[in-house]
Amino acid sequence: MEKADAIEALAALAQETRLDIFRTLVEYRPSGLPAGQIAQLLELPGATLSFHLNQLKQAGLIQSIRQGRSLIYSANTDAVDALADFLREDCCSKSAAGAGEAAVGGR
Amino acid sequence: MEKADAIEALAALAQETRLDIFRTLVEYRPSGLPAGQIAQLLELPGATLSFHLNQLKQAGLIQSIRQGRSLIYSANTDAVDALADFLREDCCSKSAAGAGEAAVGGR
DNA sequence: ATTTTATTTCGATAAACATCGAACGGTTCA
DNA sequence: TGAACCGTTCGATGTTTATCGAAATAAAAT
Repeated sequence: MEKADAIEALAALAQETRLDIFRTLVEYRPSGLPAGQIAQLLELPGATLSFHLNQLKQAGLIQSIRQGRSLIYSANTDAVDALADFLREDCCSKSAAGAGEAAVGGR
Repeated sequence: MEKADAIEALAALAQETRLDIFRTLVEYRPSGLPAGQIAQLLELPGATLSFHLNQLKQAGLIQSIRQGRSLIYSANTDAVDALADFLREDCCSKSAAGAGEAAVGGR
C-alpha cells in the first residue's frame, strides 16, 4: 500500500461520522445498505451523508451499485485489512524496516 | 481501544508531515531522537515540528523525556499495534462483531 | 549573572473540512 | 408525460487544522 493511499484511508476513518457510517456498513456486510437507510440509522441529512460517502469511496473503503432508484453502499473490508497491514508492516510498528538504530548517544 | 482514542490516533497519522515524523521515530527506535534532530532530518521549522509532536503525543503515539536541554522523542509502537487491532477486530473488518446481516433484500 | 542552546508557546494567516438547505438529475410508476 | 422518490451537487457558512516568525521558557556553559 502506498503512503498516499494510506493517508487517504486514515483521514477517511479519522472522523466520527464517517467511522460510524463505515462501521454500519461493516455490520450490514456483505449485502450493503441503500443511502437512505444509512441516513435513517444515523440520523444524518442527505447532503451530509452524501459528502461523507464520497470521501469513503474516494479512499477505496466503500463501493456502490445502483439498484432501481437506490444506491446500495457496501464496505470494502479488504481495504481496512490493507491499512492495518500498512500500519504494522510498512510503516510504524516494531517490524517496520530499519528499526533498531541509535542516535541519542548515552555517554 | 476506545473509539475516541482510535479517531485521535487515526487523525494523528492521517497527515503527511506527522506520518513522516512518526516513521522517522520508528526508525530510530528505541532510543529516540531530540526534537532538533527531527527538525533537521525533515527540514521543518521548529514551531511547525513542535505543533505536530504535540498532536502525536496527545494521541499517545509518542512520548518524550528531557535530557539536558534536549527533549528526546520516541515512538510508542504499541499504540500503533493497538490501532491496527482496533481496525481489524473492534471496528471495521470481516471479523468485526455483528457482521453478516442483510438489509437489501433481493426479492 | 549573562549568554548560548534547545524547544515551546503565542499570534496571525491561509487553507482545508464539515454541515446542511435548496435546487437538480436520474428512475420508477401511474 | 408528469408526479413521486432517492440521492447527488451546489453554494453559503462556520469550524478546525496547518504553517511559521517572533517572543518566551528552560537548562547549561561561561
